Amino acid sequence: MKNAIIQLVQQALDGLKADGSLAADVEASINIERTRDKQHGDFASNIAMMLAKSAGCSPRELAQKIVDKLPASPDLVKAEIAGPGFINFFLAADSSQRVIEDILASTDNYGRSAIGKGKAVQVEFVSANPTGPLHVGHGRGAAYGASVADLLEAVGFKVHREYYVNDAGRQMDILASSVWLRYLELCGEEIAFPVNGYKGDYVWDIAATLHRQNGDNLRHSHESVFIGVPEDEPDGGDKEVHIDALIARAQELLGDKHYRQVFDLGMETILADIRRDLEEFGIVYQDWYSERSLMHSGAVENAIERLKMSGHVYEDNGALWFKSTDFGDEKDRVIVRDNGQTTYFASDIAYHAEKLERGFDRVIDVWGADHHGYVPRVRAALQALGDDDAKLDVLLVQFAILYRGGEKAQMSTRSGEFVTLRELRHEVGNDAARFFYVMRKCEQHMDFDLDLAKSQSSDNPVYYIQYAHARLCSVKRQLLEKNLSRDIGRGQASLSLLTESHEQDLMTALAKYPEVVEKAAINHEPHQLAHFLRDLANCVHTYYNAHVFLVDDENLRDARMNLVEAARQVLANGLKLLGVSAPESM
RNA sequence: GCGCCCGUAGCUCAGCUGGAUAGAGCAACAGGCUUCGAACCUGUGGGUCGGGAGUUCGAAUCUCUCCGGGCGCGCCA
Repeated sequence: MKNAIIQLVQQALDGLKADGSLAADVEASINIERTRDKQHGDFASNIAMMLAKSAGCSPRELAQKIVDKLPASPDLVKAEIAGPGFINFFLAADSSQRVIEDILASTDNYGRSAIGKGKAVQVEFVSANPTGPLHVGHGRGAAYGASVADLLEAVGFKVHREYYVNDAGRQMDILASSVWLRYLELCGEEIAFPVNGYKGDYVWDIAATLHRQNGDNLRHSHESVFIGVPEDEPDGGDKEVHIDALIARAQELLGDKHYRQVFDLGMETILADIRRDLEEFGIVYQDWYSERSLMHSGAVENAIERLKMSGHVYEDNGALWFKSTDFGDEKDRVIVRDNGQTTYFASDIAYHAEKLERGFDRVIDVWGADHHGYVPRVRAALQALGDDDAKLDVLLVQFAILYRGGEKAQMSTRSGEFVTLRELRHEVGNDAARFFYVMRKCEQHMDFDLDLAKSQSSDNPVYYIQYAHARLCSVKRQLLEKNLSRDIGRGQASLSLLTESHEQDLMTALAKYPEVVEKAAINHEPHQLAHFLRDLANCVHTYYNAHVFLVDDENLRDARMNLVEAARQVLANGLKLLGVSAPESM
């Protein structure tokens, strides 16, 4: 409908150019917006104010000329000039009724479009280190990334969801050592557990599995484990140095094969847990991409070689540096350490280069906001490699700050003191969690009051929307129970009976849905859809309270039932895109 | 110190990329079930859009500058 009006205005402008009222070289992008106030009609344009200067007359005068040249259209009842020079368009009633027909014909597909057709987009999100279960902070990235991906799919993109598994770094070695030390404790050794180790209960669980599988075969005396290991922090040492030495001892004492066994058990157990967690949250990935595989395939080496060839690499202090300052980064970055190991950044360069090589038209990274300083160096690397970094979108999700009992709750995977995503899901339910996370735009800091979310979850607007859906389903059930007939065709033929203002409002809202989906997808803003659904539910509830649907007049009843079904369908479609269920009763 | 994000009603947040009288939800107050589900609806009160300057027909929105809060600035990942 919007496009139809743009066409009409364009024709009017062409007409003005033809009779010389407007210079032929005036180019304007015609902006048609939905009005906020019904008194201003259904759509409005500011085109006259935009072009007044170049037309050499006042905005209102120009607006009048445009209106005079406007071709007749069955959709349009009138166009009037208002305020400083707005042109307000009033739609014919039957043009708004047409949306019901649309929705009933398209069902699940209503709101989907093809603007992304033929384009492939990759969305990488969560990608938390597999060193422990996901916590509530990860939940926001999960819910947000999933909704962005689903929205993009809805508007026609071919979407590839991916989880980047950091299975090669030092953190994983710390996990492996933590597991082994707990295992030794289970064997009966007395271990002074390192401050920097992972202390969560899940580490005990993995250690228990390890013990079940191996008995005491991987046991070494606690004396031998700590030979040559410097003091831990509480004893006046450095906790980082301490844990690194412990890792080295673990590797020495266990040997490659057994160390690997401990390492893999820890990683695979946690990864499987994360995968199950996310699946239960309604999130399924097309790919779990291993950092280690990049190293083994030579992709990292290859990327470093390509960087060297680009001339933006130099050696200093025994390390290899990427001169990212050539591309606007604050400082240069190490890609190969003086001990010969490549850095995480080196892997990430290879990973991003590889993403683009896979042929995606767009690559989206969803990161926690604490990684924002990382963006310039990744872009720098892509530019140095000659890749098009404009294809990369990095979406930064601000932290969800947790409050418990009115106080900020601390989160730390190391200490094991955190609320897991799973705990949250079980407390407030998947639907409320998915919706709550996505209600705010991602760059907004989010206060997550755990007590409120847990104890008073009925305050969550998700129930308001779901209730609207359930109510409409209930009406359909009532129709059957009362043995009333329903004829969809008769309803379609009677849509002109839907003259109540509540009905008009509802139809207008329904017609807006495809625009909302499109905008939410393109701007990566699922919160727009969340807010729309709340408004739509409001229209439904208001209508429900003001009018009885199951009236005796079967023409009116069928018309209303068609509207009811259309509204139900749109609520269901929208909730689905946010990963929230649309219950038929609750 | 430098960089990114944020500041809108008592609280939590929208505000459609510069438009018309700044909006919702909680909270407060006053009403509405014998009728399709009251997890709902109707109404009332509540604002220096952090402060100041600039850009123009027009600014919560864009620019600058202060103030306040969050995060980041490793040969960690």
